[in-house]
This record gives sequence, C-alpha cells and structure tokens, in this order.
Amino acid sequence: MAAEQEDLIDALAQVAFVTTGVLSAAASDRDLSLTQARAIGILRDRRLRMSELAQVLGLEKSTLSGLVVRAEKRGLLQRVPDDGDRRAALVTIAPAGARLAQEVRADLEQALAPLIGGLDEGERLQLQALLERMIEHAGTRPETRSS
Amino acid sequence: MAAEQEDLIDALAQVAFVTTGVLSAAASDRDLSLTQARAIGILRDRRLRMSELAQVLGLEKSTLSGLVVRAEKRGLLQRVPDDGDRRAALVTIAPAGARLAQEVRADLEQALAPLIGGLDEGERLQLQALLERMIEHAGTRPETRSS
DNA sequence: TATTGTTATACTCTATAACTATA
DNA sequence: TATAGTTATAGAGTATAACAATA
Repeated sequence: MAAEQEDLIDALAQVAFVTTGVLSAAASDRDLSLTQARAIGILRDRRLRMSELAQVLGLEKSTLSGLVVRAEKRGLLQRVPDDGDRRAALVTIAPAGARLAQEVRADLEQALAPLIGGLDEGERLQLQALLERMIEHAGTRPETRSS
Repeated sequence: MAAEQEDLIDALAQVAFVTTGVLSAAASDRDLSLTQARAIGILRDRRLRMSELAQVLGLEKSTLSGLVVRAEKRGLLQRVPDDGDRRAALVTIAPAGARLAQEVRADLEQALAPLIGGLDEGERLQLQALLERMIEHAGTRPETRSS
C-alpha cells in the first residue's frame, strides 16, 4: 500500500505543476505574476483585510503591501478603509481587475480542456468530488506556506 | 455543464496550490527552492542534458546554469561530460542530493496524509487513475511554461 | 551556420527589521 | 502594550543578451 500512495502523490504533484504552470503562463501573458493572479481570483467574490489576504496567499504583510500597491496603480485592486477599525484596510477588486480575472480564468479553462477532455462527464464529476473532499481536509491544517 | 467544469477547475487549482505550497515548505525547510526540489526529484531516476532539464522545468538555459552551479557547490548535483557531443553536459544527482530528495519526499507524504487520509483505498486508486489519465493528455501539449 | 552551455546584467518577488497609527 | 499596515533594504530566482566551444 505504500507503493500505491507514492504513485498517488506523484500524480498529484504532476497535476499540480501542470495546473500551476498553465495558470502562471496565462497570468504572465497579462503581465501578472502567479501571486497577483491568485489575489484577483480570490477577491472576485469577497473583500478581505490586508492581513487576511496575506495569510490566504501565504505572504508576509509587507510583501502584500507591495503587491497591492502595484495592482492599485494598474487599477486592478483598491484599498478602502475598514469602518470600525481605522488601522485596517479592506482590499477589493476593481472593474479592470475583475475583467482580467475573467480573462485569465478563460485561458485556464482553455488550456486545461485537453486534459479534462479525456474524461467523460461522470468521471469529471467523480474527480471533482474527490478533489473537493481533499480540500475539505486541508482546511483543518494551518495555511499553506510558501516561505 | 459549463458550471460543473468551472467547479472542477476550481478544485484542481485549489489542490494544486495546496500541493505546491506543501512541497515548497518542505523544500525551504532544507534551503531548497521549489525549483531546486523539483530538479532533484526529476533526476532521482535519470540523467538529463542541461537543455532537457531546462525544458522540463520550464526554465531558460541560463537560469538552469545558475541553479545547477549552486546545487553542485552543495554537493547535490553533478555535471558530467556527454561522450558523443562535447558541447553538452549531463546533469546527475549526487548522493547528498538523493538523500535530500528522499527527505523532501517523506515530508510531502506526511503533509499530504491528512488530505489523502479522508479517502479510502478504493477512492485513492480512483483518484490516482483519473489524475494519471489527465497527465497522459498533458504530454500531448508543449511543455508547461513558467515564463 | 546552428547548437550547447556559460557569463554579465537587470528586474521582480520575497522576507526582515524598523516605523507610524490605531486599538 | 499589542495589532494593522507601510517603508527601507537586501537576497534569491529569473530572463535577456553577448559570448565561447563544438557540431
């Protein structure tokens, strides 16, 4: 059973590299780093504090400051004051950022289509369900680090 | 069906980030970058030319030169001349590199265990088979870029 | 001429430390 | 005192361009 688990981890790692690589390429086609693309993807449907976004992305708060400043200059993100705690800032997506997120997303779908296309409808649902079960258990653990 | 595909892509992306993050953390615990960890992982069971390894990793050849020089100084990798083409160099793993690769691998397994642990034996095999089918189709396309 | 690999250089992303403002 | 965020600085990883050696 040890051997089977190793093979599963190999497969997971390979799919992870392919997926990350495809996303990274789609992002850089639009002069976005992988991290910037993740950020606008995350902020598509919510607004987070700087500290919260930093934690989700696995970045230091100072690193995120720079990222957000650059994105704000390009009109992709926006910082708004948090009523109730005047130290804090909420990061929200700007219209141009939302458009870019959608474009990157479309590219990702197109690039992954050949991989997913080899599976029929039932298999895709099965795969999705298994992956989602994995992610649930990921929530139990501390945030993914990248340091 | 469009909605389902989007959900599958979301799940793929999330699992990819978790997996990459875990590997990155395991690597940096040993002063390896994610790319260096990938390199020693790839070279565990084969030797490649500089140019081939660069292509697999999605790096420029000049970038790989630096990476290999640093790894060679630490005794992790080794360059040997390619008989038959004296321009080329083959990159091989050194004993210390093989040990490190094994350690990183063990950490990766341990960190992913809680995620995989939620699945029973049959589901793990199912997931592995689906992921491997995806990877097959990835081989059809040009190498993953990261530029 | 074309290809393999290295060197020189510059840019981006990241973390650490010191700081300001607010809680 | 502790926390949220910014600024200054330095290190690592990467790409581009120019180059040397071999095919």
